[in-house]
Amino acid sequence: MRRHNSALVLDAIAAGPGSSRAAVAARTGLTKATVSSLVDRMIGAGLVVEGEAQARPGPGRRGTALHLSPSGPHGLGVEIGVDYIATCLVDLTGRVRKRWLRPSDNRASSPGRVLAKVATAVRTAVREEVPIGGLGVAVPGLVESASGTLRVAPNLGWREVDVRGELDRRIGLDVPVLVGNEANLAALAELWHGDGAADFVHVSGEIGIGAGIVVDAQLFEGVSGFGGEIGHLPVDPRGPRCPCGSRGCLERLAGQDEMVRAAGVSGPEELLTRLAAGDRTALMAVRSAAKWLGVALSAAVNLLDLPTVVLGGTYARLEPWLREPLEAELANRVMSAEWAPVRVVASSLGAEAAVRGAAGGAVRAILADPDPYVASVLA
Amino acid sequence: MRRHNSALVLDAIAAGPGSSRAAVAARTGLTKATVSSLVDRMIGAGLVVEGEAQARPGPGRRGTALHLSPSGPHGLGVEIGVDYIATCLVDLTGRVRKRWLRPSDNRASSPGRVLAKVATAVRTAVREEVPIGGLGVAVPGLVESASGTLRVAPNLGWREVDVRGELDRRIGLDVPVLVGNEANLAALAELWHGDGAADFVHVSGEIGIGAGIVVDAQLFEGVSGFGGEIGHLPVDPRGPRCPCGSRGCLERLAGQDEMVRAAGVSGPEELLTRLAAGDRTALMAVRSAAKWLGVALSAAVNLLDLPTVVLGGTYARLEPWLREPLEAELANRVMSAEWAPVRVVASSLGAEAAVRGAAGGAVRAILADPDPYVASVLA
DNA sequence: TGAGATAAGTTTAGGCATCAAACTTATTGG
DNA sequence: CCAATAAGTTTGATGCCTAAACTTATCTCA
Repeated sequence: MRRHNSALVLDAIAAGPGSSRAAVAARTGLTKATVSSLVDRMIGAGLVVEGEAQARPGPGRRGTALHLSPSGPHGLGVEIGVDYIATCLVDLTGRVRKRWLRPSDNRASSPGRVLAKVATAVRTAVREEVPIGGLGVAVPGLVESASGTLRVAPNLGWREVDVRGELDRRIGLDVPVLVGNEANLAALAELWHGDGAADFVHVSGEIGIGAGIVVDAQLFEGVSGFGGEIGHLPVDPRGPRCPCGSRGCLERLAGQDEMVRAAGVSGPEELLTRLAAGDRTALMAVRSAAKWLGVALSAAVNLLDLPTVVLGGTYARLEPWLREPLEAELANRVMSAEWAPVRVVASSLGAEAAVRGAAGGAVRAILADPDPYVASVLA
Repeated sequence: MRRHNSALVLDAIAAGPGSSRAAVAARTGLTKATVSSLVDRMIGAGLVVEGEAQARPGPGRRGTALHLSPSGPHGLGVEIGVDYIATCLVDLTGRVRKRWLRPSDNRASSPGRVLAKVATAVRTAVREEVPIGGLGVAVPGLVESASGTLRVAPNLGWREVDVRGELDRRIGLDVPVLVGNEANLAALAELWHGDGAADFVHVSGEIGIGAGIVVDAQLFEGVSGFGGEIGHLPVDPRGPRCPCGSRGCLERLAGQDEMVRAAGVSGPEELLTRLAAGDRTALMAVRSAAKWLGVALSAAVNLLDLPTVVLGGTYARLEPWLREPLEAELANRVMSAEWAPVRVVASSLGAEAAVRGAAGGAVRAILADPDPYVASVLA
C-alpha cells in the first residue's frame, strides 16, 4: 500500500518539479495528510528536498516546492563499446554530474580484462563522493536482463559472460547492478530525455545496428530479450553474406562499416566532412544505407504501428542526409503513412544515449519503487 | 489492497482448480486468515464454490476444494462476421454453455440494422436464465477499445460506429461491454484455451486476414490498436492493387477470396474437398498463399522474436496443406530459425475462436479484478 | 493596518485490511 | 483412544489511509 503510494507520489514530483504537497495530493488523488507523511519520509531518506515557497496568484498560504534531491542517490552508467568504455554519473533528475570516456580496444581483449577496466572506471567514479544508488551497464549484445548475463555479443566476440556476477565480485559496491542491451538502454534514454514521444523505434548505428522499441512509454523487450533486434533482419534476400550466417542483413547493408566502405573514406569523421562538402560517392553511400534502413524500419512500423523513428548513434549526426531518402522509403512502404506520416527525428543524445540510459536505468529503479530504498536508508 | 489481493486469490483458484484455502495461501504468499476472509467474500458473491474435501496422503484435516462457480456470472460473446452473427455463452471457467450461429449478410446492411440483429441475439441469450457478467463483441475491423468505437471495417464497409453506445442503447442490460478486433480476440481465446503457449502470432484467414500478437501472455495491441494488423503488410511491392489503396497487400495475395479464386472453386468448402482429392490447381493456390503468408509472418517473428505461429480461422482447416510451405518460408527468412525453429500449429478453436475470445474477455475482466464485482453483488 | 477570505500543511481520531498466533476442527496411524 | 498433523477460524495488534478539524501563511480590501 505505502509502497505503491510512495511510487505514485515520487512520480508526481518527478513529473512536475516544484509542485507543492497539495498539488501532489490533487494529482495523485491521495489526501494531503497521506502525501505529507510520505513526502516527509522521502525527505528523510534524501530522495526529495524542499525548495522556495512559490508565488501564487490570489490569497492563501504559498506551497513549498518539492524537488527530487540533486544530492540523493546517483546512477552510475557504464557502456562497454567496441572500442571505448564510457562512464557517467547522473542524479535523480537525470542531470549528468560527470562523465568519462576512455578508448579501449575491447574486441582484442578477453571479457575478464575488459571487466577489470570497467571495475577501475567504477572505482574512479565512486571517488566523486556522491552516494551511488545503482549501477547500469550497457553492452552491445544480447542480454538476459533478469540474471544480468550477456548471452552473445558478436561485435565483441563474447559469449555467455556473467556481467553482473563478475562486477559484483570485482567491485565492493553493494548496489543493484542492471545489465542491458546498448540499443535498448539508448532508447530508454531517449524516452526520458527526448521530445516526449512515448512510442517510437530508436535505431542506433554503431559498428552494429541495434534498435530499441518503446511502446506506451515502455521498453518492448520481446520474448527472450531478442525483441527489436533489427540488425540482422534480412532486407535483401540476394544480398551479401553476413558473419551471422544469413544473407543481406540490414547491418551488412546499412551499418557504419558499409557506409564508410562504400564512400571510400577512412571513418565516420571523414564521411561527415565529405558529406558536408557534397561529395557524390559519400552521398550515394548514405542514400543507399537509408534505403535499406527504410525497408527494415517499415516492417517494424507497420507491425507495431509506431508513429516515430528516432535516429541515434552515428545515424544522429547523419540525419540531414538520411532523413529525406528514409522518409521517402517509409512513406512508400508504411501502410498508414498517407493518413499519418511517420516522423523521423534525430536523437538529442546521439552517441551518448546508451551510457545515459544505463545510468538512468539504475536510478529509475529507485524512482519506480522508492519504498525499499527509503526503508533501507531509514533503518 | 483488498482489490489487489482478491485478484491474486481468484487467479490462484483459476490456475489450480480444487486448491484448498491453505494451498492458495501458500501460493499467493498471503496468510490463511486473509485468504479465508477473501474467499468467503467471493463465495458470498457467487464467484467461487466449495467442492468435496480432498483426500490427502498423511494425517491432518483435509482441505475443502475451491472452484470457480459454474453458476457465477457468464460472459456473452457476439461476433459480427461478414456473413454471419455468432453468439456464445461461457461460464467463469471458460466452458461453453450454449452457442448460436445465424447467417446474415452484414455487408449489405447498415450498421444500425446489423446492431439491431445483435441486440436480438443478445436478448435470446439472456433468456437462458444465467447471470450475465459482461458482453463481448468481436468485429472485423479497427477498434478503439477504450471507447468501444469501431473506426473502420473495410470488409463490412463501416466507418466510425459507436458499437458500445449503440448496444447500450438497444439492450437494457447493465453490464460492461467490451468491443474488440476479431483477430485480437481470437488470439486471446487461443491463449486461454490453446496448448499453453504464451508467446505467438495468431493469424486468422477469413474474408480479411487478421493477426493477434500475444507476448508474455498479454495481447499486444500496439499504439492505436492498429498493432499486428498484418493483412495490409505490403508483401509484394509489384503485386496487384488492393482496395485499401496500396499494392500487393498480404490480404490480397493470401486471403480466402484469392485462394478460392486461384483454385477456381466456389468457396472454402469446395476448396477443402478439392485439396483432399489432390487437385493440382487447388494445391498450387494454397501453396502460393502459404508463401506470401510466410513473408509477412517472418517479419513479425523476427521483430518480436516469437517462437510460435498459430493458424486460425479458415487457415486452421487448411493447416495440413499450409504448414509445410509456410514452415519452409519461415525457416528461410527467420534469422534465429536454425537455432530455434518456428513452430507452426493449427488453432484448436478454428473459426470459433473470435466468439470465444469475446465471451471470455467479458468474464476475464471480472476474474482479473473481482473486487468491484464482488462489492456490487454484496451491496 | 487589521479583519476576512483563502489555501497549504499538520494533527487527531477512526476505519479497514492484513498478519501473527492461538485456537478449533478434522483426519490418520499406532 | 490418544498423539500427531494439518485445515480453517477467531482474536488482538499493527500499519496505512481518510476525513475533518485545526494551525499557519498570505492576499485583499476597507
